[in-house]
Amino acid sequence: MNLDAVAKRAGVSTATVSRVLNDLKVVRSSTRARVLKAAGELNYHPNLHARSLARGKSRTLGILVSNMENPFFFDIYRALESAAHARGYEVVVANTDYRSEQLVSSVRLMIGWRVAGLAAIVSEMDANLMQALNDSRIPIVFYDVGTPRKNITNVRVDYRKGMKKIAGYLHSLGHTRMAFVGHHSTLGPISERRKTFLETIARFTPGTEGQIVAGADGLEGGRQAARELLASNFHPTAILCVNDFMAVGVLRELRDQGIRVPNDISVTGFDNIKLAEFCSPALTTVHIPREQIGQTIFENLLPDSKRDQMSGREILIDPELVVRESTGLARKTQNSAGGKEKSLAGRSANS
Amino acid sequence: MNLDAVAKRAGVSTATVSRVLNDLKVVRSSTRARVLKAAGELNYHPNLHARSLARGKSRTLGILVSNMENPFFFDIYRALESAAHARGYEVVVANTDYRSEQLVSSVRLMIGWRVAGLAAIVSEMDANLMQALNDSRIPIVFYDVGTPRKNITNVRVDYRKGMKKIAGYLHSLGHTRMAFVGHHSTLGPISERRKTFLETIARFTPGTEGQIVAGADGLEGGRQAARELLASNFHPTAILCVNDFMAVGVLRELRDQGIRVPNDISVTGFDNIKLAEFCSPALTTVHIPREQIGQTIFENLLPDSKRDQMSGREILIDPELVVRESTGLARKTQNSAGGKEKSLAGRSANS
DNA sequence: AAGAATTCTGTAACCGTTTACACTATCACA
DNA sequence: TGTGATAGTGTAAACGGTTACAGAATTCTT
Repeated sequence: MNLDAVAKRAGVSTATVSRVLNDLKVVRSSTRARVLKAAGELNYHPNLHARSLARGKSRTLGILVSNMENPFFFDIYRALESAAHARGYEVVVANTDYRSEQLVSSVRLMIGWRVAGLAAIVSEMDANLMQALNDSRIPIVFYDVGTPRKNITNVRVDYRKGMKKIAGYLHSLGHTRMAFVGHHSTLGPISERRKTFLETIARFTPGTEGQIVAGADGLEGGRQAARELLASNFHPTAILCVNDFMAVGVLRELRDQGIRVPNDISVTGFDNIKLAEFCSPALTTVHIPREQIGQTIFENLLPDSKRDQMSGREILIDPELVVRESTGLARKTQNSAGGKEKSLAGRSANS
Repeated sequence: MNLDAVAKRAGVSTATVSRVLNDLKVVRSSTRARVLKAAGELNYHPNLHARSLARGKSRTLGILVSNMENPFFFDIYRALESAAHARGYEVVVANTDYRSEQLVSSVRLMIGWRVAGLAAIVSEMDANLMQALNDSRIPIVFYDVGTPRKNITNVRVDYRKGMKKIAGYLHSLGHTRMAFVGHHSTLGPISERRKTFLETIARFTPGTEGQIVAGADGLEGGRQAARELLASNFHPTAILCVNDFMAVGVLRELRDQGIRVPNDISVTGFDNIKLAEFCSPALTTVHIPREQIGQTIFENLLPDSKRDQMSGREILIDPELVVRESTGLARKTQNSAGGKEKSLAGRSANS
């Protein structure tokens, strides 16, 4: 079931078979028909390894994702894939599960497969690996890599703007004690989002206190973070979560402790995954256009276009506030230990 | 950056380099060291296409999934992948999105890649394609294919048992008007699950009426189905959903219509995804052990073992009832139009 | 009907590995 | 110091395609 077999059966050479299969219109149509018939009868499927080896290049794109389980990333993947398919590219995806060891082996795999381009939607990317990737000469686009660097192209959500919108909205509802719930990989000590939160609070919502809590990602992590937060002596009137999943976890814990949302505490998410609309109460969140992100990544991955591939660029994506049921007017703070102007505190729960 | 380059740099032949890279211990350790050094300096990554071409077989498994977005399938995938990695196999996954056209092209891709085995976790599999796959001589394991067939190995959840448990439980709470919410691909006119529901109702919960509603899969589909159900003149005291996602959609709609769960209506899911524990109210559902499924699929995919690959077998997985907050005692039916014994009705909403 | 132009097809080298086989060191032992 | 045995390495033929190049077949000119 290789080219040879088809060639024999059709009474032509392998070259001709190859031409037919690749739709080069140089072949006489009668020959073409004979070849297709033979291929069909033999149930022939070209060996794609041999093909990419011979061609020296593939039309396959690689995608690295930290957490495919999060529909947010999944949607990006889906958009990217559909853009790729539309242009005749295949896509292989590796889920790294936030494990850098897994990431390393996935990268090795992608390079081994000689993918035509690589989309890195991973938060556990470290400097070494980024260097290695750049050395590999594979076109690569990062999504939202924490610390921007020269020569890498990076599609990024404007978190600053999103944070401003959501914190501003909460502030307009009278909230002055806000907590930020993130997970470890978004909240390292030098994390940009951590800074963004603190700066936003400080600059745009005067007289507001802030607190940061970190946990694992996901539903469990959200619940756990809420637990810690409620056990602490910081009594927030609003809890801002780094993504919707964690927010749903937070909602769950509040409910278990008999705290009403939004009457007692307001909760917000980030991403606007489908679930945000379906949970109870429905989440106020920030919509991030995943389709746009996926498409943008794809477009910047393609070798075409006049812009030189190697000079990295930074693409900013705009988020949009979506108000639902989980936010409301701030309750009178029952034990505000004095809301002075300089009260901005940013102690992290995981020191 | 091919074997040749490394060989030159290390002053050996390509054969030796290959042997080093494949860990054949026939190489003298001093040579070995030189080769590894050269490979490292050149930042060499073997071309996996060439490798599988030369070897004539790959250690890559293919997975076809209808809906990777559903964490239920994702968990199976994850378990399968981790089992595979533990045995040195790679895994490529294709998401078919319930589109049979997409499935066809994914299958083509997998065959083209000459995967060592194929896991089909798809519900849109039709008879033709299954035939084609069997002809391709690739070991293949199906998950829960609707209509069992000779010569294919199929890992299946014992839905009958799960349905019995959940319907029996509801019956013990006094429910006698149950609706079943499924999506199109699980509820074709000849679907097994549809039959299972009806038979279970008939045999194990005497005096119970049943109704079937179908929609799209997922949160939206669940909401839509609930909407239709509530608009009909069948007034269920319990709604059984084919999976947890649809159940959450149902919960949402009930809440929007001011119907309390479980006080007014009980709702159940299926699968026991993480969300089932975190939504409000937490779902009573049926736990399906995804890790076990993933592992089982992998084990049955391997060429090892004395059991002949080609004689298909059927493996049944046992589900377990999980009671949470979404079910309670049946309310007195407000307009039961006479619950006679023969009242089992099975009209589908989408005729 | 012959030559030129054009269209179609075949030959063979190549892509980057693996691996059977042959060969050369190295070593143990008489 | 030869003689096997053994350990280490190289040569070259696959693997299954693609494609430059050349050659054959067809069509177009005159």
